Amino acid sequence: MQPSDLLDCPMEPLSLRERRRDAILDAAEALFLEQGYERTSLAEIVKQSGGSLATLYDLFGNKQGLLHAIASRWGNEARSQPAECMAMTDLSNVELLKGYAHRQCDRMRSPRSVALMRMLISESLRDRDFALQIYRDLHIPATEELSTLFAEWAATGQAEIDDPEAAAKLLLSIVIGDSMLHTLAGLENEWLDNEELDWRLQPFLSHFRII
Amino acid sequence: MQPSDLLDCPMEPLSLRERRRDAILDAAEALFLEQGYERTSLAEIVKQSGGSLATLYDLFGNKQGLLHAIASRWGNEARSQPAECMAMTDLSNVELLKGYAHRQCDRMRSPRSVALMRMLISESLRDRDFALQIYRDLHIPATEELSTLFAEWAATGQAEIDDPEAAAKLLLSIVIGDSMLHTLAGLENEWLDNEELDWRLQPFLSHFRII
DNA sequence: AGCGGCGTGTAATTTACATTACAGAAAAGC
DNA sequence: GCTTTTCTGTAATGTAAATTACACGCCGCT
Repeated sequence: MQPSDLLDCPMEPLSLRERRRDAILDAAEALFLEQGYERTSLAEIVKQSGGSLATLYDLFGNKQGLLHAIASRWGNEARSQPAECMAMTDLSNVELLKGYAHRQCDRMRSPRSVALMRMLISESLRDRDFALQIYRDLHIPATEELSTLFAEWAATGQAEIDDPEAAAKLLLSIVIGDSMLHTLAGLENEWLDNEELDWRLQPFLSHFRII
Repeated sequence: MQPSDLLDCPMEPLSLRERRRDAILDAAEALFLEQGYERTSLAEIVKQSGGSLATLYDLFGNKQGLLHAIASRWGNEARSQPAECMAMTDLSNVELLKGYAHRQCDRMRSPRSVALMRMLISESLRDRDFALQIYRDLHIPATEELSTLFAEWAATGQAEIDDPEAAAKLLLSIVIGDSMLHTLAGLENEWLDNEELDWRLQPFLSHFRII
């Protein structure tokens, strides 16, 4: 019906039901991330989102259904902004990789990522599907884009990388490293700054002859 | 009554109360690690340990007190077997470090460590003291023994390590890396084998001229 | 205007625990 | 052996939350 839309049909005014649904998802997401899944009651969510408990049950079936709906929304989000374009710049590969590391580190240390990771881990025993789905949506893409890049470098002689996938995982380990565990354990402010990050990359860069 | 044993003051027969205490701690630890703290009921613990709910309350005050007692027992355990002696062998430093990495990796991937870490993270929002205490008892020592070793190597010209502590954290990151997150998220069997571990150490070893 | 759903607010219902109370059994100390 | 203190089993008590039921008001449709 809409005259023109490129992505994600923006025109239609969204039915009340759909706006309710979004509001509930927003509130639930915020509260789950802030307090954890178990410690957040459905009544609290509804109080914050407006609407009523009955509607929530009508939309999502039960509490776990709500969680899955959130997970699936995250997945869509992640898929809709697929990758940062890493080629096509005038930077050296070294600078490119450093920039990537900095951004990846920022991404991982954002309060939202940390909360997400914490929730994922907390629920992984109870609801394995939820945990696996989130994990795949969020982390596998990161590894893959990096390993594609490395493979390309290796193929064109810009680096000597025998196993691009292993190298990608190694790089992510170096970047995420123990900081993630620190943070998840509740010690904030323990992340690497860009200087230490660059220092950490040195062995990697020289070993794989990235220039 | 045993004729001879060396450590851990063996003689006294342990009062009933002390045996009860230990039994409750054992059962609680097992159940907490297996199911998580919140999902384990005190009744369940008592059913498994023997004894009665009233005794549990008498000994630990409440559920959180029980958790703290467990944490403090872990701390004592960790402190009582302080470090693996890393010097005094006829191995090369490279072999030494590889061996250390392998053992550290094994330690981290043991079901008990994983469960512990998961519980720590799950409870870190609710009970920050518990999380911090565990984290310090278990991880800081690992970093410290390694960084001491590196400092020694640097001082005696066996390696060119400008910042031993940073190097120690880097090494642990390389070893633990993303595997820990994989595992915490519920994907088992994603740990590095010794071969990949050695591969990962190469850049580190050559960069710091460890021989 | 009137009708049929749908969303809302409120309040039952149910369940699962933490926590407490208590009466009898067992153990410890003398 | 007797007393006192400490366990044990079981049954309240109280609370928090998920889930359901229900009666009412609002909105779009004809």
